[in-house]
Amino acid sequence: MIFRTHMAADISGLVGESVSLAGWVARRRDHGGITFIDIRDASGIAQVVADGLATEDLRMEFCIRVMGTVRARPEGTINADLPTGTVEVAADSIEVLSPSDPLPFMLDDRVDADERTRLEYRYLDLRRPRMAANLRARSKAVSAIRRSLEGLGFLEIETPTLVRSTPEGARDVLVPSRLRPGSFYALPQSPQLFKQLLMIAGVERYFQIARCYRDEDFRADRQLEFTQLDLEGAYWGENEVQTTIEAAIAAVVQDLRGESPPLPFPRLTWQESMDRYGADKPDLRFGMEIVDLSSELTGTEFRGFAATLESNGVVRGINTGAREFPRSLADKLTEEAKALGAAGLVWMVIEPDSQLRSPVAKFLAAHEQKAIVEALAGQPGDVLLLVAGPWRTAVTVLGQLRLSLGRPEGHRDLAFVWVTDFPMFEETGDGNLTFSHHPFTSPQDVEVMRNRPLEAKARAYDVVVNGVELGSGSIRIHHPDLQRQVFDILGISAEEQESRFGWFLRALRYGTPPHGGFAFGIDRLVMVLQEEANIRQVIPFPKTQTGHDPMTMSPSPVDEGQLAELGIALVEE
RNA sequence: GGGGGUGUGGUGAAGCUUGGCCGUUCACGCCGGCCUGUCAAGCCGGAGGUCGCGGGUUCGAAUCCCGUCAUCCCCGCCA
Repeated sequence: MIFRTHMAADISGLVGESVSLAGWVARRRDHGGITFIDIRDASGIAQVVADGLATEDLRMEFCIRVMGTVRARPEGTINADLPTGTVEVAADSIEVLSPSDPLPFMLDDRVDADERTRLEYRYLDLRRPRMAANLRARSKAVSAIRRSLEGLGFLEIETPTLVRSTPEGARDVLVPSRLRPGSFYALPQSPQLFKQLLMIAGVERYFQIARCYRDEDFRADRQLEFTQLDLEGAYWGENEVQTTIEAAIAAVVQDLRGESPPLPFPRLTWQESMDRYGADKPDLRFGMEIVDLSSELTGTEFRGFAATLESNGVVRGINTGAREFPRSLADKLTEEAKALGAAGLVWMVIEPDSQLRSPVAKFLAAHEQKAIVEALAGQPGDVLLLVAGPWRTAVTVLGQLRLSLGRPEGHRDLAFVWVTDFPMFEETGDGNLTFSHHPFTSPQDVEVMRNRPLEAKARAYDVVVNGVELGSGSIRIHHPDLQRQVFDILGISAEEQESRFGWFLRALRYGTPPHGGFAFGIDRLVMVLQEEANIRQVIPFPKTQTGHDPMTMSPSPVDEGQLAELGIALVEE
């Protein structure tokens, strides 16, 4: 039996032909003698006219099959908002293939039901045109990636999803082993070591659309499991990696947006990015850059600034442009700055007569006020915000305020950027060092790393779009001795190095080619390109912020017997 | 671990600031009826809610307070 001869979206040119369509009742407009039914299938919507046919038992989202004849719509009834709006199907018969219960929510892009309910009935949510479009976009993105990389000679290779746990980095998702009770696999946080092993294995050009798992708290752009384009190449430097990633991203943007972004992407060093935007994932769609005011304020009488500058701190500011600046906004921004760790926030409004209105104006000399306004290119009406403090605090607080005040809604414009030259290490709270990328990243200068590790730069780079970190990569360490030195600096003892990474250090000893690579989040890229505010809109079956799936009710307790087989006993809370 | 927002018939919203006229209102859906050119069709009628849950304040709580659960956003965390 042939269910249908055509898709709903394809009937425009078929006037006079007999067709059979199958899909859902998206709308029914019953005029008594005549009824209009919008039938929706995966391709789109077509109007069916039932003249003299019984339609009382057709309800929302009933699955139906319509046989009839395509005809041009009468004069004056063309619907310009519908791609098939010039034609309609005059139905000879309408058959209910499958009725539907009353819906838990309207399948309408104009209203969003509560997200928990949408997840509980995700199969209905995904029928909504916007969600269906996101599924298609995702498929096209993956297809574009494969096409571009296969053209460049890459091999798509799968790596295990049951791997050895590594305590570094994110929390692992653990899987107990039945055959070795008391031992656990981890789900991969990324295929990092396996792709390096593939370089040692002679693959030279590897990629994978890889599912990754990180058991950390959720955010709008973070889920427990997510999908990355993971790739790696041998005999590669930064430029080769970045060019390849740019090609893959450009192919995706081309297929989803219909135009390619300008290549190459601009590049910022991590230092520049922090100094100018207060973030390592800068949103370059707007200016409002952070400006250093320390030299303008050298020798100032104002204690608040002078004390900071004497203790090696900085004073920096942003010009937020001309805006209304009621007391309530000043208070709100001050609160925000304090919550982010600033001692306070200094605001200044440039009055029409160019005088500064500010709580601290009376403490600042005239030449200092003038210098501040000039440094921030202030015009009458502009609101300036200043933060004094340690460099890192000052720039990150201003970076956050910059986003609060200037960030565009949505993601219509795209501003890709490479952020390069990340620090090799960061200090942890307890004074130890940790890696800022991952422990297999090559330093730019081995001598600097040994002697002044906190000043050492890594051969690591991120790609960012509109303030969203898409992914990161690096040139890897390919000498076992250097790898050991990095482990030493990270405070991993020789015994630990051997027990946890001995197998990998051994592999490095067999003629490892220099190599490097990258991984970026496909969910995030599609999210931005589809102008979605969170990653769940582009993941077919995501979880809530507490890792719960309201449809299948996972996670769930398991049988005593299952636990016993695994040698697991639960502890009462 | 912390901060903030939300929770009101199946769905979306208003009501909460300032307690009583409130299980009151609007739209969609659902049920019944009318209607031959609509496209979120229209008109008439109807059903449907322990106002997330628990406790407290009060003569009286959807509304105020405390706790708790769910969900969303953010900080921490996320190589």
